Amino acid sequence: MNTEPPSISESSAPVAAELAGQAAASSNATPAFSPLYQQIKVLILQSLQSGEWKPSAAIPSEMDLAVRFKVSQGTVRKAIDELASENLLVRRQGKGTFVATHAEHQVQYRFLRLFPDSGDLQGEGPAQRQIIDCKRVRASADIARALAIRQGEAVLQVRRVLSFASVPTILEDLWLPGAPFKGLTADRLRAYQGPMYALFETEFGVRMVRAEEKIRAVLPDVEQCALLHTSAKTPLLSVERIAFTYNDTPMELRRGLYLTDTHYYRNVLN
Amino acid sequence: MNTEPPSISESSAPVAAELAGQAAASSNATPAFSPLYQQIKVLILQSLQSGEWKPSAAIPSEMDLAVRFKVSQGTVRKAIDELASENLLVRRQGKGTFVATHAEHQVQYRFLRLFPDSGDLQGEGPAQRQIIDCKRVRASADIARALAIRQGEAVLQVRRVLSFASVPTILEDLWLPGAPFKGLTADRLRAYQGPMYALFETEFGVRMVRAEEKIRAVLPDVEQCALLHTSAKTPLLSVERIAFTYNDTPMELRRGLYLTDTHYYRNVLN
DNA sequence: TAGTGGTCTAGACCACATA
DNA sequence: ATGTGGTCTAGACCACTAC
Repeated sequence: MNTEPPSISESSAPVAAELAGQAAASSNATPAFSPLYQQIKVLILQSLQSGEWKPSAAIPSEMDLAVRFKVSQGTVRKAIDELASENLLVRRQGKGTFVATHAEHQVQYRFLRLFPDSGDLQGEGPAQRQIIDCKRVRASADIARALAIRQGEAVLQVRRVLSFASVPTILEDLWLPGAPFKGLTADRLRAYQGPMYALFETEFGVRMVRAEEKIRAVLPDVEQCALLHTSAKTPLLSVERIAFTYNDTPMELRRGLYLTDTHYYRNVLN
Repeated sequence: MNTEPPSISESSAPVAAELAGQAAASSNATPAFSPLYQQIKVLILQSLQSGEWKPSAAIPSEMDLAVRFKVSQGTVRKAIDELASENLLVRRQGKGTFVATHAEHQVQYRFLRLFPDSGDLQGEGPAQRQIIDCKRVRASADIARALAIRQGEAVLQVRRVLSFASVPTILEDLWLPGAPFKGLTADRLRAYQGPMYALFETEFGVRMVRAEEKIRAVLPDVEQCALLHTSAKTPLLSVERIAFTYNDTPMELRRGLYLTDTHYYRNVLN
């Protein structure tokens, strides 16, 4: 059997039809060996990035992709497996494989780790969201560094308060790069029902894929106190988040203050 | 081909040699269908739990396990893949598959998420560890609940301070169930060099596999202030951790106070 | 040279969803 | 009935490590 050998970088070059080279060196040279399924993964990633497959839409079946990339179904499968484990794709048995989105009810507020002490009404997300401000400013040095742009470039700055059961609990300041989010206004934020990251997807084509947070304990200043209806002596969680889209490109800096008297930040360690 | 059909719950019943039943119902009945590799995973888990394979030791090769469990190598592979992704096993190409441990330098302090602001000397773990106290007490209501034992049962209570560059940064109180940790003393803790979870493995055969943390911002009391050389006005991160061994059995409750003026708690969101 | 994990294929069959 | 993802097998070959 195996009339056509499965060599990775040889003969009819399965993947080359769409992507050149990659590990196109010779056979057993050291510089960069990339298994086939990793190359397929990159190709799928590019289609996601380019918008060929939009959020919540189905991507082609494993068999179709196998034909398209000229590899076996099992190889496509392994590539999709990894993308699914990274929450970029969602598999649904019998239905297909879909582009992940922040808008689905199951995974809404995927990046929000604050939960109420009384576990009853959990994970539903904040009951009220109040946009305080949304303005265009120039990036300071630290904002620019976080967003990987140049100091002084235009960014959008948003401030909002999230409440649980009418109790202000989270005060957030956001900075977004000006170009991709051109046209975002306070009114548009207020009008949209649902998670902000879902709005970013549908209105601006920006999918947040991964985020990193730095957490500290701090005391609020007077302005923050007023917005959160708390005192200057109440310690708060400071949560600084950088959210990334494809290719590890930072697209949002978010500084949050969390009241943790009735809620806690949850983390699981593996 | 395929002289022997790969039916999951039929004929020669591959796995039944070691584990009976599981999904031993009929063919297409609804109650509990478990794929073969999941059953293999359970079997491997049992061998880990029973101590048949000890931390840092190699487990049998995929081929050997395939023969032992009477399944194909690919099925064993998928079971091991999942266990590796859960950090219970570590694969090393060309060498074998090994039981994970907290003692290896790479993954030491796997559960510690505090990092210095200056990323230079990162992830090396605390420079100094000072055992303040280690005593036998009776479990209060909340301690008992966390450890899934009865109120009033014997537990060990440990208090210690971790310092980075001679600066006290973490104050921790630990509670351990009395029975599994019988014989643990302050001197023994002091004598051991290396992570505490490594000591638990080698001296008491308790492997911590997973943990959950609840994080809040708090102000310290006077005693805590003294131990951390800080003031009552300095907010601290309160980190309450429950660590689990196999079968989701809680084996440690830990309450930590982190100074976050020169360090931050890092979390990645996917 | 031998043994281990890692990749890739081809084909069969099962579980699930939909028409 | 059809198509999708999910499981399982068998076999070939590659990459890495050790002896």
